[in-house]
Amino acid sequence: MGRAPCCDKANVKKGPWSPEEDAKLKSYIEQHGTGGNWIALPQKIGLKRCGKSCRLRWLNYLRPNIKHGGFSEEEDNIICSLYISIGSRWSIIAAQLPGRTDNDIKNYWNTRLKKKLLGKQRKVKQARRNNCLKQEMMRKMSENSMVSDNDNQNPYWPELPVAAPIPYSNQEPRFHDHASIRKFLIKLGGRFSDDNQLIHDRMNLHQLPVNVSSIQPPYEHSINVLSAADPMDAINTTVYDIDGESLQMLPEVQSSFPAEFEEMIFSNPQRLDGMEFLYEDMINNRSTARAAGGESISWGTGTSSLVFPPFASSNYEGDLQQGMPQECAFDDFRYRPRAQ
DNA sequence: AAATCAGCCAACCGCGAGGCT
DNA sequence: GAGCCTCGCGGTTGGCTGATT
Repeated sequence: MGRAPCCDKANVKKGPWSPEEDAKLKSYIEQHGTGGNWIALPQKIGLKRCGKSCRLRWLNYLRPNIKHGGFSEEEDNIICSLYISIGSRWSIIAAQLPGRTDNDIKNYWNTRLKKKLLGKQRKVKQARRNNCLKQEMMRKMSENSMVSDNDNQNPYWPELPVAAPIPYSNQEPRFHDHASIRKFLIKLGGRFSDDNQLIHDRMNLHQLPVNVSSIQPPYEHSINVLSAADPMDAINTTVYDIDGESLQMLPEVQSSFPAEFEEMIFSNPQRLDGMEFLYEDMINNRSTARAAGGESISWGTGTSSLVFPPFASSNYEGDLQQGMPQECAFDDFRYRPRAQ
């Protein structure tokens, strides 16, 4: 048995709204508000519309200060960065863009931004393919004349030059201080705990200190990434420690990351103009791992959902045990979703 | 000029969450 | 605690419009 319809489908009008309907709805809400009940609203006004339809019309079109079209470059970047971070949680993304509705952003993403980014990726892939072919030819030529060396391990993945970290301050004006980052992460679905030790105990966590010397001012706070000691615990939880406060990314947030963009980012993030700050760290770690001889890196494959990849190094755990922190550049609070 | 295609966007639909009784 | 109701969200659809053939 299906769910009962929210209204009498036979007696409600569907399709585009007429100016008269708009005027009725707008003037009523401006005078009386919604009354806290959208379902009852259309009857009060005398509109033959579903309450949900009225709500949608108001929120997406009639509400004051709504902006339509004409997305700026900055808005593009914010949308892309948030999408890559949290996936298709349009209401959260819309909350970052005053005057924009979730529906608007969703449409904009589906019709333009996605194509724009994927189009770039295609070009990048093509260029990389050509580049790899060239390098492969060179390698084979040199193999003929001399004994080969370590390069054999990564014939198809020439080591990418590691780009210098890009300071946040130049890229993302919203994240200008500790408070704004914290606020932002909470918005994305994380939660802070007042008792950091509690989380350690409860989740049996190790602490992975981050080299704060690489953090550009004003991001001079100590950022720690905590990961489950035993990946098989299936905790699938990422915890950040910011100046003694813990932030936990919820599993459902982690899992919302779209696979297509994961590979896209790893392909060559430098080409996604203006968004480098999002994934510099990820790409650095992956290229490092490849250079270290990892044929196929799967640092998120359903075991641990670290923010940073576990550096794909067999020494990773050993270093932790010996109290020798792995250094990594703190570029952002990006979390990595579970592999599907 | 007509047909077809592609892009865009408003609106619909179903579901989950949360509040209320 | 169960059931009902409403809200809010994200995915999807369908129609309009401009471009292309």
